[in-house]
Amino acid sequence: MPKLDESLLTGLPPFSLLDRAQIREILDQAVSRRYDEGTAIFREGHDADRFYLLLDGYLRVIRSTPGGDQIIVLHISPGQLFGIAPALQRNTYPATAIAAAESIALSWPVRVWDDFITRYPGFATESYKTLGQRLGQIQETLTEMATQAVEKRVACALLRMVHQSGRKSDKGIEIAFPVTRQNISDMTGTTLHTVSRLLSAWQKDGIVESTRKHIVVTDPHALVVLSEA
DNA sequence: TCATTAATAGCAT
DNA sequence: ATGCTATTAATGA
Repeated sequence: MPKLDESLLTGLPPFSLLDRAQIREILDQAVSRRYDEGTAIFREGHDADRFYLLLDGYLRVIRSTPGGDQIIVLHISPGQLFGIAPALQRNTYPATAIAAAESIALSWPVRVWDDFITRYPGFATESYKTLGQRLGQIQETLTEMATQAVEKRVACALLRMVHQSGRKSDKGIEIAFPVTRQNISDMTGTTLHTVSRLLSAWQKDGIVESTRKHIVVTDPHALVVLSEA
């Protein structure tokens, strides 16, 4: 296995308070792996034997409902911890993580979790902070799904992806990972057909521009207006 | 070029 | 207004 460079972790929130030697310790226990687009890093209900940090790429976190269909709960962007079942006192993963684009992640065995928490200042607080943020976000989208009209939900979903992965391009802000209409419908509880119609209409109005699996928001403000309407 | 998968068009509920 | 079937378009082998 290649020796991992310390610059990979310096500056990332969970490790920002640590010195060089501590980061070295952490890296020496880590395993680095690459995941092709569409690959599962771990699956819902399986034994949580490792926890992860996304270095590069994007992930979809998916949960299946009692009804059998799957919904996209949230996305993970580079620098974030994920699969941190030990923080939830769980020994199985609560959701499935799929690489939305080619991704690279570090992972550690769960048995070192308690060690990390006690030995590395800032790691615990940052981990629980991201955990809390995610719970809040899930709550938000959940109530949104139950109460808001479809157009608003899709507008919100696009805005969320823009916020966590938006890159400026010449046309506007582009979503940095491949997204299908099916994906968006899985995030919003509709069908790909409705999403397709909405995107077509918005494209005509100059709010978005989309090609296959690729979306650019050309008028973010108009989308914000739609999401609040 | 063909097989696979994404996106739309048009009809039904 | 939203969902479904059938068709077209794009992509990658």
